[in-house]
Amino acid sequence: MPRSPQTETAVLGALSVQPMTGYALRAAIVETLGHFWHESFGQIYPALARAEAAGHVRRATAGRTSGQAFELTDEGRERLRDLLREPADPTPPRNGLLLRLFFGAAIGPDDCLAMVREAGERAAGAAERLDALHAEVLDETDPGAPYRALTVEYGRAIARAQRDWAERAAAVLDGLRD
Amino acid sequence: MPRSPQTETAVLGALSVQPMTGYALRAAIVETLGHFWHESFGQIYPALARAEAAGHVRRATAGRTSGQAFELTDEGRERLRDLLREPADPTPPRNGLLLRLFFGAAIGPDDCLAMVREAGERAAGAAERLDALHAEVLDETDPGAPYRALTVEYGRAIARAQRDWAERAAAVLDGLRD
DNA sequence: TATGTCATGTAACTGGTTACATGATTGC
DNA sequence: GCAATCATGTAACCAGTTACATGACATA
Repeated sequence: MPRSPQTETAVLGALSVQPMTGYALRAAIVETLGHFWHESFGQIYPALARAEAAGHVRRATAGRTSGQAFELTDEGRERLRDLLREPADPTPPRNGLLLRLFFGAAIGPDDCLAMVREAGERAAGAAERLDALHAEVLDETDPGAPYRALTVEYGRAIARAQRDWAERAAAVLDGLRD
Repeated sequence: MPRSPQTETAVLGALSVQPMTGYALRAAIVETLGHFWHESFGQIYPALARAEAAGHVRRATAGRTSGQAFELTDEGRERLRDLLREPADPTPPRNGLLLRLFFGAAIGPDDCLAMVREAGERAAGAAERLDALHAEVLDETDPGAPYRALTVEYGRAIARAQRDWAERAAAVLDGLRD
């Protein structure tokens, strides 16, 4: 039974853009929030049910044949503003790659090199995708667009930093092979 | 009852550097792995108990007056190598700052600016600390030093990217005010 | 009429955190 | 002898994931 305010924020936030079914909500979170946020499937419906009980969300009466879109109520919009203003609780860091690399001497440079190269490729791919996404966002003109652009720029900056580090790290590890 | 192989990796890894008590282990994980890894207190002892049951770790007989240092057995060293070679399972992203910023239009530029500035300051502080740490690691000469240096360089690269992004983002948000 | 996708939910489990309880050792 | 810190552990939660169960609707 998940009940973190962070999940609530994501759910209400996504519904603030447009009313959706739970199913569509999940897809929206994966697609548009995916590069910096994640909700597992089993969290969406309970979160929606709680939001409905709290009066933050209601089932839209609009004539849908299957499924019922949820829409934010005025209280929900208020609640979202409150949640957004709350300080983000920082996720404790857990970087599996660095954990392995830190003790890398135990397995030698070859295995480490493979890991670093793979991470570098993932980062390079992410950087490219975010470049494309950035170009898209810049074309949008609604009031939310500049904010969304900032999040894309963040992701891109991090992805580039990872990619460049991986390249340097690979060179160092290659030098350790001899 | 935590039992992830990641916790096991961190515990065995730390003990591979030198035998320690559970208490010291926790301190070591916070201090030296802190910038990319985290274990909560309640995980260390159960993990040690499991490692002891599996024969990966034994209580050192060395004449300590209080507490008993744990040391890796040969099986433990073997197990650590296996764990290090396993692919890291990527932590799903959850960036609270970006989640808020994405829906930033709902609360306006001022609140967003405050969040971004704070994040920027944290990143700048981290970058400085990692600069200092990097200088230290470069002085070390054991076979593990180059690997540890890579992890510090990673942290530094990310911290700098965050710091620089925050500065640019603050400028954009400042422009959105009026 | 069968297949795929949209849709809604639940239960069991894994992983992780927090708060508490307890005692030994060291330094003043 | 007292306080601080070192040390070991447990129990009760909280958070999050996965796998399962179910059915409606669209379309080929």
